[in-house]
Amino acid sequence: MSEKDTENIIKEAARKIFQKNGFDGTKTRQIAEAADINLALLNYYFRSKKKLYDIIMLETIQSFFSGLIPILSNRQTNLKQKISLLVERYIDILSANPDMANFIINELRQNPKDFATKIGILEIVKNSVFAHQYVQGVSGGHIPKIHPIHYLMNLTSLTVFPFVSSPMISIITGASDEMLGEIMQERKRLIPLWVESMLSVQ
Amino acid sequence: MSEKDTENIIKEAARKIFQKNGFDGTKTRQIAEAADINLALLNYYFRSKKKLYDIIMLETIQSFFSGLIPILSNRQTNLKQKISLLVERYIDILSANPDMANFIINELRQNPKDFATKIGILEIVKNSVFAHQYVQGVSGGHIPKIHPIHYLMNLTSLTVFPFVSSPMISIITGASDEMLGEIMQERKRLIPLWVESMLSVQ
DNA sequence: AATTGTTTTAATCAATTGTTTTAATCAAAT
DNA sequence: ATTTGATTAAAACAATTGATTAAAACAATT
Repeated sequence: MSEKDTENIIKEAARKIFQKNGFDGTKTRQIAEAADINLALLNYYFRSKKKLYDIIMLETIQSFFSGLIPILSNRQTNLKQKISLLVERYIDILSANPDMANFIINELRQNPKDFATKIGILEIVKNSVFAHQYVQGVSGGHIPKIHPIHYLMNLTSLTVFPFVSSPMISIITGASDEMLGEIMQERKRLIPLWVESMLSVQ
Repeated sequence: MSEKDTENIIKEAARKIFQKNGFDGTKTRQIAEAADINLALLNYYFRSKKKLYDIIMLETIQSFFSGLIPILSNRQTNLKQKISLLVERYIDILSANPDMANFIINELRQNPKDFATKIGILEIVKNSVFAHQYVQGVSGGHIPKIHPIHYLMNLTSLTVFPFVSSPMISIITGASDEMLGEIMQERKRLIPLWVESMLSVQ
């Protein structure tokens, strides 16, 4: 009963602090204080800081990439619609979790191999209806022969980077958090149009 | 003589490790070993880890943003040319320093205020010929009334994010480092065309 | 030759930090 | 009423880590 509860309270506190400060920047006493539990209880539940971190990281990565498969493998939607759904989904996720992208990116830069095994993204993307439709678009002449890596980079860059760089954007433009939030919402509509228009350039 | 030399050897080692692992992820003994000097010497030169870190961070930020002013304030170039020069410059810088962008971004997320004071970017950008030309473009009808923040986000995203996310791109696409390097070079030409084409969308 | 600043060696300090332990308390279930 | 698992309190351990010290060696200058 209260077992599961406390476990989640600790995990919630750990998630926030880990996502904000990273593994090395997080102290176990800090987590215990934030969760308002005794330090001993943290180890009682999770054995060690590293094991707790691994759980948080895995769950974060899963919740970030989980929604990908249903969108990419949907046979009812075309390429254009899939792009819109992807952009909407990720702007929503990242708006609700401002440190999430940075957290995952930093982990990825430190442990790229661990990540690859954790998620079978390679297969997910390659075998998806999305990839199929993209290849068809290229052979059908609708998509130019720009390397697909550019396409992937552009889509992820336009969607994710504004969240990663938001403190810099804030400083340079002086925009408030609310203002930036509205801008992000606008981008749900704009990014699909932009990546579409970029395809006709080479 | 050997004074300046050793100082720079330590700084070089510190720069690499700090940029890769961050402040908390870096140990002074690690820097000393990498610089092949005694731990005592590190404190002899820089007094403390934090002071050394601050120097590295300041120099990194300066070298990253220093080239901005001459490009943005050049009266001989038009807006289009400035974009090309910016993109070229930053792809060159980031190609040579793969961890640089991530390093600055993480610092910015932790200490946004310190950053603002360190560099007068606000003034640099606002008073630049660039800003002037952008405003003229808007009033002249060449640039639509999309919020300029979008423009800033798009330019920085397309240019910087591929370097930040390169490990993920590697895993997903299976592309080699050389391949990604070539892709980045291609983007010097493509990004200016893309941001141009995006302006005609709304 | 003497001086001066640089560097090493080795040891140590004090604080932090992840983890463990022990005893006690509390709440719920049996 | 007793047992059981959850939780706290307090202390302590061992390892890490940033920083300091003292003495000696070294290199270049004067």
